[in-house]
Amino acid sequence: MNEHFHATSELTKNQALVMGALSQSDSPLSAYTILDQLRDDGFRAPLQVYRALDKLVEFGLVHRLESLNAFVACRHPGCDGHQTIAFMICETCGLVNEISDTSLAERLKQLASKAGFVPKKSTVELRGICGNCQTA
Amino acid sequence: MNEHFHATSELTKNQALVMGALSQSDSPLSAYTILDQLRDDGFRAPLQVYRALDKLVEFGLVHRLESLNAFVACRHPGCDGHQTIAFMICETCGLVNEISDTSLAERLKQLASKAGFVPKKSTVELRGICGNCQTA
DNA sequence: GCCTGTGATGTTATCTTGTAACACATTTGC
DNA sequence: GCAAATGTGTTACAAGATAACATCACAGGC
Repeated sequence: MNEHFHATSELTKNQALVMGALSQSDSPLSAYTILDQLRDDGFRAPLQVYRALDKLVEFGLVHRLESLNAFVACRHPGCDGHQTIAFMICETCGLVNEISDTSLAERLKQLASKAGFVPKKSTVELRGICGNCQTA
Repeated sequence: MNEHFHATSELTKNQALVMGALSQSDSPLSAYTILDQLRDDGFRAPLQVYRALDKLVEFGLVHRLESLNAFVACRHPGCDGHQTIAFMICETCGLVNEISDTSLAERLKQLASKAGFVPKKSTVELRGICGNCQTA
């Protein structure tokens, strides 16, 4: 199985169920919310969710939002899971906008190398109010 | 009391104790670690720590690291608590490097405004290996 | 003096998030 | 077929965070 490409069909049963739950939601879900949604599918314990999530994040199909302790399905078509991705999280409607920006990534890389720091994972999250909720 | 400047002397007893614990540590502390360290000073419940932390973060004296669920004392002398700050977190030694970069902040602002997004709080955290641990 | 509002504190219980440990099943490569 | 690796199920528990309620300290107005 390729390390960077995972079609839905290549997932295990539990991974597919968790992926499905996240794909159908238009806002982030916590592990326990996912667990509740999948009770009818036989999920009983948090570990079943966390194990699936770990893999999905590893595959780059799902992102973890550190500031929310929640997870979203990746909306970025060609996302390979290794780029610097910025998230804009609306605190009013819960929508998450996923942005992959080269210049931002470049700047972070510069700052890191200037400090002799070798980054493994980056977290960039903006909390605020999205355009829609602004006017409303 | 001024909103942006808080000398240690202006803090309440609990706030000062928590601030002291964080200042003496050279790596981030979780709320519960702080609680344990302050048992001898009369701390009994997590809320005592969390309430102090809330204020200290509000004052800009302490930063919360979302990806660690932990807190660090602000090392940036003139930090006003309202800027975009990037953290480089060494996963080997635990050291945290706090960086305030204008160009990074500017780029984030651009991206947000392009999306019609009004940011309230930003989280930028790089996890990796610091210069010291690289050579070691 | 005395009342009153505001902010800090203390305490118990509870909720949410995440893992450890152990047993069993399934797939995969040889 | 068989061993190794990976996935699954379950119980119990650790770690992080907050709700609800009572009390205390102090400043300002009357």
